[in-house]
Order: sequence, then C-alpha cells, then structure tokens
Amino acid sequence: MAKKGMLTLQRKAIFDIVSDASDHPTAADVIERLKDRGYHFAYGTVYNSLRYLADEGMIRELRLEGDASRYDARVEEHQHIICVSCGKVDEVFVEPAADWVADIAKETGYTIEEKQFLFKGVCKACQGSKRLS
Amino acid sequence: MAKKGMLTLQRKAIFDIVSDASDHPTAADVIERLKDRGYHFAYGTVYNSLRYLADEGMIRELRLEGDASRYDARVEEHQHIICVSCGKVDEVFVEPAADWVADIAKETGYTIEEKQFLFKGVCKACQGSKRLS
DNA sequence: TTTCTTGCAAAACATTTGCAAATCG
DNA sequence: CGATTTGCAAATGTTTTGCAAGAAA
Repeated sequence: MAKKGMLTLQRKAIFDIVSDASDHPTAADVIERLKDRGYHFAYGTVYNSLRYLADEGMIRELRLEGDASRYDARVEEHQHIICVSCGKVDEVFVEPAADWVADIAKETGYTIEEKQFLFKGVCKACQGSKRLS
Repeated sequence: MAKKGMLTLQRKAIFDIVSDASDHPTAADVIERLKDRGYHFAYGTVYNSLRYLADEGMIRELRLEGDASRYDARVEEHQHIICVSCGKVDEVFVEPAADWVADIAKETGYTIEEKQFLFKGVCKACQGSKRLS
C-alpha cells in the first residue's frame, strides 16, 4: 500500500532521530536534534518526512497532551501513559479484554478498527518526591 | 475547588450552546452557533469561557482527532468512538475491567488517575452505505 | 524529460495574551 | 474602589502549502 517514494537522506536522518529517541519527540524536538547532528532541514521537509514515515508505517504519530504531535518508532500495538507531574510518557503493553471491546462494539454499533488509549497518573519517580504542586 | 468567578451572561450562553449540542462542538462551532443566537463574543472571550467552564467541571474538553479541541457537556465518566468514514463522534459508557487497569498500574508503576480512550471504527450508518472511499 | 523531493517563505489555523474599557460587588 | 471580565487585536505555536530549484529514474 505504500512505496510512493524513497527513503531519502533527510527521511532516513529523521527516522533515525525518532528511532533513537527514548522519549516521544515532537517535530520541534526532531529539528533540534537534527541540529545536534549537523543537519538543518527546512520545517516543511521535516513535517513532510514525518508524514511520509508515518504513511509507510515506520513510525506512529501520537496526539497526546499539548498542541504538538509526538512521534514514536515503536509501531507495535501499544498504548501510552503520561505523568501529570513531570510530563513523561511511557508505553503500556497490557491489552484490554477482548469481551470488553466486543461489548463496546455491540453498544455502539460500530466496528472497531483501532484503539487509542491515554492513561494519566503519577509516575514512580514523582510518587517518591512529595507533591510538587 | 472552584468558585473563582461567576457565571456571566457570556459564560452562560456558551455553556448553553455546548449543553444543547448533540455533537461535540469545537470553539469555532460554538462561535458560529452563538452567531445564530444573536451573540457576537470575542474569540478570547469564548476560549476564556470554555476554559472557565471546564475548570468548573461544567463541561469537558476533548482532544480527539484534528487540531481543534472539542467540548462535551456530558461530564460523567465516559469515553468516545469516532467514525473513520463520516467523522461522527459517539459516547461509550462501557467501563473497562478493574483488574486490567490494576495490571497497567502494576506494569508501569504509575498511579492511574484518569483514562482517555478513543476508539476508531465505522458507525452503523456508514456500514450500510458501501465504501465511500 | 518526467516525477518526486527539498528549501524557503508565506499562509492557515487554533489558541493565548496584553491592555484598556466595562462591569460587578 | 478593587477585582474580575470583556473586546479587540496582536502575538504565538504548530502545521500546511505554493512554487521555484534540485535530484533521481
């Protein structure tokens, strides 16, 4: 379904940034890290490349909190949890019960093709350090 | 926790719009519908009021697909499902199993405070009309 | 050449902010 | 008066787009 183009130098460099990241970088993060590696691509190119990579299934675009999309090179089915204290985003690999999903399909009448779950809570590190409110 | 201000005419009018809506209007939708009722508030006022209402717990801000936040006057705990064919958003009231959530807390080490689920699929109406792609 | 991709700047949106004027208590 | 809220416009941040130039097939 893909193969509309090729993995150019720019696209490869941008994929590497996302792939090497342990967080979930935004487009702005990617541009900054490109700079650290000596690259200076145009904004349009970066967004273009990120969309290309997402279309190819090489990365996933995430819309969590905030305005900016984040990108994730782990493309296996998984969900996310964000710490309301420090903003860190972690992966969640525990699948929900199939009958729960089936119930939702029955209740709504929809066929369910995709699930995007975002949990919010306090991460272990932030639980230790008492309230930073 | 709230009570920092009052329900002014503007805020009330905006709350009524969201409350009367059967869809999940964006700020732009709200402004348009205000116009239909003879109101012409400033953009700043509309966003301000929506945030106020959300802080008061009178409405909920939703971040689903697209750039624009949507607003929902149903404040009870529930989730959403969006039709990938027509874009309609429906409510989902089926709660997940408690032990699934507990598993996630254990796996991640987070305390879980909130859950935002978005399902994607095809609604009943769109299933009837064969592929519109 | 024909097609795709890049660079750059401008445009398009959604949302926020600064500040003076209006309103509330 | 003192605090809050509104209106308006300008600013911000993110992402897209138009178009000429460059690279690849």
